[in-house]
Amino acid sequence: MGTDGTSRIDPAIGRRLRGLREARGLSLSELARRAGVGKATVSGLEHGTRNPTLETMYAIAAALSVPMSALTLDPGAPAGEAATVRGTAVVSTLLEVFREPGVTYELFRLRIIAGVEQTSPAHPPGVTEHLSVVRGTVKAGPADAPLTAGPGEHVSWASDVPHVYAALGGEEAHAILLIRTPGQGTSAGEQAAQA
Amino acid sequence: MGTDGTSRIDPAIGRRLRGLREARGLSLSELARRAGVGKATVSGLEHGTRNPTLETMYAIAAALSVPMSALTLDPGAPAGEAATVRGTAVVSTLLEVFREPGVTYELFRLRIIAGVEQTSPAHPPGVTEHLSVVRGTVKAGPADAPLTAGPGEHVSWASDVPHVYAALGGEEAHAILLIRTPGQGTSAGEQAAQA
DNA sequence: GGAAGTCGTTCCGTAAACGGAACGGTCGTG
DNA sequence: CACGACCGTTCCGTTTACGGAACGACTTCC
Repeated sequence: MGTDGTSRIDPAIGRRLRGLREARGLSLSELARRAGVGKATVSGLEHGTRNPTLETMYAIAAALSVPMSALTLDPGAPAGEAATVRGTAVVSTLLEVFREPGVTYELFRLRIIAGVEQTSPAHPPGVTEHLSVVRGTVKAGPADAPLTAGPGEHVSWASDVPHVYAALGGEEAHAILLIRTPGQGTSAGEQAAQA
Repeated sequence: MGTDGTSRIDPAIGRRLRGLREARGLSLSELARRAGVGKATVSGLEHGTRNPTLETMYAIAAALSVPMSALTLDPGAPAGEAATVRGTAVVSTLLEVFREPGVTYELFRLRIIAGVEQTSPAHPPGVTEHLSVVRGTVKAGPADAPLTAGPGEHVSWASDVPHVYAALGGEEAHAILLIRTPGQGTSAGEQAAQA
């Protein structure tokens, strides 16, 4: 930023914004009107050609009735990475971490590329994984007995054995993964890196 | 903003920023250097006299190793709610929205107050809810046949009938709720407001 | 098929966020 | 008690995000 003239912002924000707007059936003009900002601002934002101010982001998030973090991703990442992790077939993004006295939960969004099967090594005993399929068909679970789930279905398994993730049907799959780790040992994020 | 010349941003952001910076024993100059922004920018921000861009906020949050939401508070847009919705027993925060051609998924974080049971009216046919318990024990599902789940367990139900949410055992419960809405009708956010 | 409405994009002048430099104040140090 | 190092603030020229207006494309209605 600053001195070189180029200042683009993460284009994912623009895609997010457009997705949320269209999910609510709002036109760009209508959203701009409700948020009290110019159409040029919304348009530029969706195209990733503007670097919005906080005030603008607040106004738009409020008009969409979402927290600002739904637009900025903002997955709590210190250095900017650690947010999204790429495996051979799975791209996982950390959404939230819940820490309870004896348990840690981590919530990931998974994108599973079609045609490849990804194997993850065993986690420590007691770790369980819960997967909700959002799009496509997913085969996941213990390597020797994986389960299959379509949109809106769940798969759960104890992940103290090697397990796999794959998208079936030649279509990229989309899922929410909740990892439950007893104790307060190392973050499951490390493990999810290979997940 | 816009045309009237005054543009102040919430002074709480400045206080948060100064607090986080001092908690880390960083001088204003040092923070500015690490974040790669001007001292004038940090100073103005702490005094609430600037309306920062997202890029600036990212840089500073990264230098402090905190998620941006730690600076912006963000728990609900200007109006105070909108992002977080409060029912009689349930406080729900929208985490993500996934839109597929024929279906919309919305992911919520739920806090369920102990001792009260909240009833939600029927959603349109085809809507299903999937709940993962993170903390406490939750009774949820169709009003005439609710199910019970503890940490790490799931409950799913078709929500085209009245349904309930309650925390058992006198302890506040914590859960992740995924709502699947077929078609591209109105946002499930409206419905979740009473959920 | 013209008028009126809405859509999303682009152009443009203005307001303001930006980084760098200059400033005064405070602290150790020789 | 000069001197330097650092602090946080203020000033300033440049860059750019802003909203309004104009635009072409598309629908709908008469």
